[in-house]
Amino acid sequence: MTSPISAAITAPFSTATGADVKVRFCPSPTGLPHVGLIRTALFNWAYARHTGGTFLFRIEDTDAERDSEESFEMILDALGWLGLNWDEGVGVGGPAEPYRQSERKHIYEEIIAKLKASGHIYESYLTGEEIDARNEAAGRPKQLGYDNSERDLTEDQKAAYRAEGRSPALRLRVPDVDISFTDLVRGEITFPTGSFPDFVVVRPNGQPLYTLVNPVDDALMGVTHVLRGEDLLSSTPRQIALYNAMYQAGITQFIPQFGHLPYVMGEGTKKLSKRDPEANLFHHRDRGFIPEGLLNYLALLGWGLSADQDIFTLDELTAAFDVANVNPNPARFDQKKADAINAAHIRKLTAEDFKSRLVPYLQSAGLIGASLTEAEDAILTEAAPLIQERITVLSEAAPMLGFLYKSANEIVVEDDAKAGMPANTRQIIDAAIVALDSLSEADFKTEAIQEALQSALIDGLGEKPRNAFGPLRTGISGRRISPPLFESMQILGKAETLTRLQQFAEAN
RNA sequence: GGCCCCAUCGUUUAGCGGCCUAGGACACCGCCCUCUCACGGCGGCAGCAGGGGUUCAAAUCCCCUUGGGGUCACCA
Repeated sequence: MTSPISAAITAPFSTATGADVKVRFCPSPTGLPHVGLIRTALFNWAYARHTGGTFLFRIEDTDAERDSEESFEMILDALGWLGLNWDEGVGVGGPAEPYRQSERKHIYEEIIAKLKASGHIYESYLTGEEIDARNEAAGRPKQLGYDNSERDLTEDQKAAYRAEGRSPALRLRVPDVDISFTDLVRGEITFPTGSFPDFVVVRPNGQPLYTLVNPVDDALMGVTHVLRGEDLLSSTPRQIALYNAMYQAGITQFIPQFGHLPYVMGEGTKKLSKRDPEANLFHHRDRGFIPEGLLNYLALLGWGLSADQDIFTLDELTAAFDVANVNPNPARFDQKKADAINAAHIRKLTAEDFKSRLVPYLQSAGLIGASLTEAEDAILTEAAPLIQERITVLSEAAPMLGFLYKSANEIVVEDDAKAGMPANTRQIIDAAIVALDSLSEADFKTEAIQEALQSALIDGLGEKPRNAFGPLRTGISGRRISPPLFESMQILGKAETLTRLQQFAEAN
């Protein structure tokens, strides 16, 4: 059976480098943004910024059943929050508009017509059941799928099918050759001929499938490097076959280069599932990851800046990033490591920046109102630096700072704080009250407070610091763990501090 | 099952034939600092899946085994 078209892969792969590089991020708007998806966006973005090339953003919304506008908005939200900006595509436009596949139907129709005219795609009338039956009759394993038996249907045969009321799906004629490519992260990969059959690219109702539109858009938009998840690795030879068809039909000039990024694993040997809370990008934002920290950790999912530095900035990332250095091993999402990375970035923030990032978390915890009052702001200015190196995610600020925003009667002593009280708590508190009361309102500052308490409790009562200050800490905060004590007292002020200590003394 | 990918401390990663008695980070365990908790500092625990080759020399190259994962749709 001779085919009218070349049986070989004749299209060249892209050789683009530097500013000629064009990468893309093309999610389907289904569900919540997955950290693996965003990692993919990050690597594409970083590669574009590193090379000086173009980062394109396209939406693959050809599946009306599953796609949602809400999901689309969340993707925009995620990219915006992280600062992953794009040079071409949805919202910013470009030479290949539109950038949402749902708006490109007429373009696909044109391409389909060309590929049909060139003989690269052909009509297929067999139903799934019929294909199974043919395989069974021929003793051919069912798993092999379609047997390419309609490649050379005559016009009469087609007419006969149509007379039965059938509409044809369209399949790509896959060259009967081994298909090889050099994966940017995995090296040379070859799929032997016969690894997959001629596949459907257009439904009988005329609706084009992902198998067609993804490569078609990449070709039409001039994408030179396809960096995507490992799950698409085995569909790559199919796509190469399609690019080759488009090349032979004069639609495109090259096949992009491919790089398949490692999976993001959860616990054990399982892919991080959509059900796992840490798979949801917004889960991390809600906990109080800052973009710098999350981006840094996401980059570590398959890549590293250097052997001995795993805390880095976005600038350092883009300066160094190269797909060639991406690790092919599956990466495991390690929440503890991620938290540690985030904590390191939080510590690097300026005091002012850190403070402002805290606000939304204190608001959602109900500690402060929608608009920051002057008093609330003043407290935060003093208190934020006290916790900057004590938290790993911003949401931890609320429980730590809560006592500063509550009134004395709202302070509830936590159980584990009660349990650790020394026997002479009352004595310690009373002595502290006397010592603090001797300070003037104006002198009620960290250093003076410390001196007064030191001399009254450590020197005076002969208490160990640990024993002396623990009850005071609990007295003013209700907790066993708090920001530094003397600073906290200064923020509360003399009157409030004494009120709380008196209240606590009476309770003991 | 066919095809494809992957394999270094608990986790992640460095290592691209000799700098390796295998380095870092996170986690964990000590100690120091210290008003709690952190931060910071110091120290410790712990790994090349197994077997064959190639080579003067292998964690590094090749093959096999084992293990894990993916994919084989008229989803994306």
